[in-house]
Amino acid sequence: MIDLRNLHSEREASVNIAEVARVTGVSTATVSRALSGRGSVSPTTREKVLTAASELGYVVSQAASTLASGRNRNVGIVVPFLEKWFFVEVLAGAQERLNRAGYDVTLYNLNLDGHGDERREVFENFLLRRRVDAVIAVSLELTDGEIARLHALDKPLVGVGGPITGVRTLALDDVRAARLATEHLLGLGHTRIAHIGGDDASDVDFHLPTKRRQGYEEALRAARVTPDPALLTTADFTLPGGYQAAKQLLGAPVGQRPTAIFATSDEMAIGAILAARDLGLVVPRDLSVIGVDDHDLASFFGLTTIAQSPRHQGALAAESLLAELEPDVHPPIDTVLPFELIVRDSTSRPLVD
Amino acid sequence: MIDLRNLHSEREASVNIAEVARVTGVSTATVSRALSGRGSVSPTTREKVLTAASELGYVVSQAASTLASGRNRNVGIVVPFLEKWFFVEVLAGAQERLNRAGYDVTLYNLNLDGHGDERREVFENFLLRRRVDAVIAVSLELTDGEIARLHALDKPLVGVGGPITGVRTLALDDVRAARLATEHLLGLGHTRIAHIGGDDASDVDFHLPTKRRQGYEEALRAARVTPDPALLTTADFTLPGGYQAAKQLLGAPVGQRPTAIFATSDEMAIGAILAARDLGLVVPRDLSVIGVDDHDLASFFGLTTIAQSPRHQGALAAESLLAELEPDVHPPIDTVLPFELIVRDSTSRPLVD
DNA sequence: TTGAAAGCGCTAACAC
DNA sequence: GTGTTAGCGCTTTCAA
Repeated sequence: MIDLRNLHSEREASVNIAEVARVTGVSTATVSRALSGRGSVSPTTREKVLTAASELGYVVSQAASTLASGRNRNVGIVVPFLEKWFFVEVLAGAQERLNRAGYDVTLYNLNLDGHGDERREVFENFLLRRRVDAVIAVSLELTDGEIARLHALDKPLVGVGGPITGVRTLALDDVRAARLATEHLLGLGHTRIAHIGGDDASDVDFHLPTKRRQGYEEALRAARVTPDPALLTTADFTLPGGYQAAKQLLGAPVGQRPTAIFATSDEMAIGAILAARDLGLVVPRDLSVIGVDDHDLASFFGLTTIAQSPRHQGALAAESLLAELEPDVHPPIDTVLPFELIVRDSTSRPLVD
Repeated sequence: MIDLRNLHSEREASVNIAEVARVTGVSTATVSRALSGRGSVSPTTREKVLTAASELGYVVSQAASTLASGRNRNVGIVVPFLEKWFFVEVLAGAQERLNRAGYDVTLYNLNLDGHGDERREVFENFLLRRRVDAVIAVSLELTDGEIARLHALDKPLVGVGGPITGVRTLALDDVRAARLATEHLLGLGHTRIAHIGGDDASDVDFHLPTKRRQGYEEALRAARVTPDPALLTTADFTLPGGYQAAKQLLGAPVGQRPTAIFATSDEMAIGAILAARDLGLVVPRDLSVIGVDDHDLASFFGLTTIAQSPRHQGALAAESLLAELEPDVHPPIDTVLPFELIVRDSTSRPLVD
């Protein structure tokens, strides 16, 4: 096998700091300072270094830099699995902010969805290789052992999507968001309002199902409507799951049948809309439907929903970590996660009362 | 701020190889050999080292190991954006295989979907920090400059989802897959078969739209059916896009209206099914629909489709890279990407001919 | 503002 | 099979 390296005049990949120093006529220490911005360098020297580095195609060796400084410029993002709109959005939001700050993102996928279970492996090996400066845990309930391991690393850790004991977390106020959704329906005049919550298996999401049901019930009681257990169902957060649950609810005889459904995710809400159609019901005339998320497909289906921008949540998590890692980044001022009622075509006054 | 480190008896994160060597009573070289499996160590010594390392909670410092060996145990995966089922599936498949082999995965998102454009940044900075041992490029057409930069790094590179000039690539045989889809419809007796292809903006996907249209036309011609330009539309691979395109096609007067639609992605095919419903057409009685992907939602909508497991494609890409990086991993024997017709409820014989 | 030099923690020749 | 040792390429005191 021919060694291609000697055929190239440009051996960019292996230009090192000494080379830049030699060309510029300064020491490696000065090059390092000029390039990293840490320590003072005269404007002239800095300029010369920058030019030389760029001409030589010099890029710092991350490994050497890390070994010497202890900084990785890399953040680990841990997700329970990837096949969900919410996780991917959070990931994209965090990734974008981190990349912009010059940080790499290493993705750890626990694969809790049946494709495997890399949980132990990730916490006991991968994260401990000190390849990351900080960790973002998305919609995960960590065990005490896992938290201890991360603490031992002495790295900042922030959760998105639910409270981790003793860890700073960004999470929607699920109770209030659910109350808002329910109040929207109540305000339109509905009283037979069904709820499709999350099932037990969705506990990766921190009892989020429980909290949203709680918000739903609070809103009903505040409006002097007694929650009817027959109007409570659960599903797995997916569209087919919502479809099934809705079919069940809508199969009840008229009079007992709900005039509105509040589903705890947009995918389930869309399932409910499709179920209604298949039963010959017209949305919103015969049935109002509201979801939570503002999923990609929500507007296509005309779904009224509570928007919660997970992308923004990811960016916010990144921002707050960067504030700890970079001297010149300030912690985000507003750390309250916004949510917002978006009224589309799937909700209206009930036909009959 | 109190330094917590002294409060912990276990300073796991900072145990180094020298410590393990001291406890075991051997040299650091032997510890390194025992732990990495490179070079020979007596079974007894190995056992002792493993025990000590585990008891001390020793985990190798990736940076030091990389600096000394040149190996990162890390693979970069570059995606055009994340908001697409296909990309996420490929990512998940590759990630799982790589993690299993002890490799980390660093995700580079070019954000070509309007949320930004990190392309230059990624290729000119991130990838050149030599943090990765290899690169997987998903559905990307790389420029010569980009390829050159990666070549200069002297790292294995494999593409998934389309041919990159001069680079090994895993890609579906799009022409044949499209032909199979069209032949299914022809076989059922359809002749007025419309096609919803990908639009120009989808060129991130390597002229995949063109190839699939080609397969469609080949199949028609082979069956002595003249392709009708009026039956050709394009959309953006999304559900709403497919819906719009289908509405357009189905708006034609009976007789000119297609009896079947072949959409180049399942999401568009689902959009077509919904469009048909909204027009009062019954699928498959009045209209047959077939897609490509076997998307998560395909079975819910009863969609007949050409399955192309992107998860498997990701795993295969990972496997072939590992074969180059690890002495004991063999290149995958079968590198032909399988695709398969899955017949569900969205296709049947045409009502009239 | 700049340079010299001591590591950072590990791996891989090489010697035994 | 194991130990010695010279780096890997950078950052960061410390001195000038």
